[in-house]
Amino acid sequence: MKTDTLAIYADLKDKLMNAHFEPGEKLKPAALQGTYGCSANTVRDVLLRLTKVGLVEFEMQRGFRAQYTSPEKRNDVTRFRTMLEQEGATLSMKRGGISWEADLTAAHHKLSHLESEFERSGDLEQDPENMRLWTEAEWGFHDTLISRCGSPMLRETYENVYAQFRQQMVAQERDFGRSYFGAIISEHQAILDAALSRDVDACRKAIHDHLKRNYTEVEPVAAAE
Amino acid sequence: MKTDTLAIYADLKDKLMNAHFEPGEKLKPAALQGTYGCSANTVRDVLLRLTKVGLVEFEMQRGFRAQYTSPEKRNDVTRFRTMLEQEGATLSMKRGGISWEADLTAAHHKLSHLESEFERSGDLEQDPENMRLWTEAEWGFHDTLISRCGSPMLRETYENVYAQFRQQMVAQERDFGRSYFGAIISEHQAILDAALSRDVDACRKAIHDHLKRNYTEVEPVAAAE
DNA sequence: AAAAATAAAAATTTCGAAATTTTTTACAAT
DNA sequence: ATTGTAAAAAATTTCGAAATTTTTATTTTT
Repeated sequence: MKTDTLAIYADLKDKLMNAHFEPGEKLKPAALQGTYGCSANTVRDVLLRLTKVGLVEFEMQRGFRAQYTSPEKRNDVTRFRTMLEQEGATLSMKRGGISWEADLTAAHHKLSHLESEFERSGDLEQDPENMRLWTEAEWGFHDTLISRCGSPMLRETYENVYAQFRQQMVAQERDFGRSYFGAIISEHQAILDAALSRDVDACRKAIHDHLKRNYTEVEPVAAAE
Repeated sequence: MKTDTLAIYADLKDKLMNAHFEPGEKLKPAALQGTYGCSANTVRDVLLRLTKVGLVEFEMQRGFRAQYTSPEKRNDVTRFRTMLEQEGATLSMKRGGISWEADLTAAHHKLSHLESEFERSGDLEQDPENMRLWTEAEWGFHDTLISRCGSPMLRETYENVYAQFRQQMVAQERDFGRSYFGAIISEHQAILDAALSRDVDACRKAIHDHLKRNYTEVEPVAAAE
């Protein structure tokens, strides 16, 4: 048969990143099988691969679950993403040349074009296609930012963490309305400016400022010592 | 039947980390099946999971391979490990208390005990059991160092990268003789001292110095711009 | 009524074989 | 000799069912 595993992988990844599953929801191959017209084992195979991205949790003898959500998890993802992006951007600023500046400017242009449009019309939430466009452009900008870091491992890890970040935030039903774009437009601009002027400290700060809204207050657990 | 998948996973992981496979060697489920007395699909399942650790490469429709080795790959793993360990240690220094100091001191004690013994007798290479003991102690020390970073994701990523680091270095047939231990004993000591005195800069430097021997000279490719 | 034990149901893992795809080998054409 | 094609072999993926384990429901015991 012509079972396109790649399509199943893509669809499942998309659904995981767009809250089509509850956090911690059980993902049963036998149940998902029907959706894709393939065997349960094929779904299992795909889920095992999504485990690498971190969108799916696997536990021996008890199957798969969509990643859990919690304030702690969101903070962890956000902090880790911040750290990776700061390091990647810092390295890119040191190593990237004209072509990097061109790529970054182009990526930012696409992104800011979309964002200012959404800020005016405010119809991002209604239209899933717009959400897809923006997500892709946002990813493009951040990926380009670290693209000259010279470390394939850093980039791959960042890609996975970025996906997990989206998963956490979409699950949280963040407000992607007009006001949101009003804020992030200038944040992306600040990152771009700092990067192009090779101001490492400013760029690290701009990245942090861009992500800091995602930190949740967590009541401190009684210290164990 | 009583197929202990956990044992297969552990054995395969151990073999991958100890150069029982050539770098880039094909890992065929049908061939490995015999070793473990299970079906090829079970081996496939395990290999898919080892993919997450990064010890195994998977490519659709063309199966699995032991991770490739190259000067670039070694540099990448080393740099990434350095970065993660520096960040993790820095955070631990800020957040860790007495219990961390106790754990770290204990882990270092075990490690240095082994290392000074090997420096005298120099029989590490002959005896695989000694190699196992040392690897475990070394891991224990570095893991404890970052154990109070407060980021599960950072710790998990570090664990995988540490495994890949070992895989690369063992494949490289590094010299684990007397002289090696003479050098690293003081390096581990330097990390411990800096960590306990909460000297962030010194600790970052000590971590870098500890790992810098693993950087390979790579001829610069003609810059593309 | 709560806890423990037992039985039934559901889910996961494992298997061996069939279907598909890739790789190799052999052969023909330029 | 090189390139290209065709057939054969080998490897990977997919499947449906059997075996195992976990989970849920029921009954028994304290």
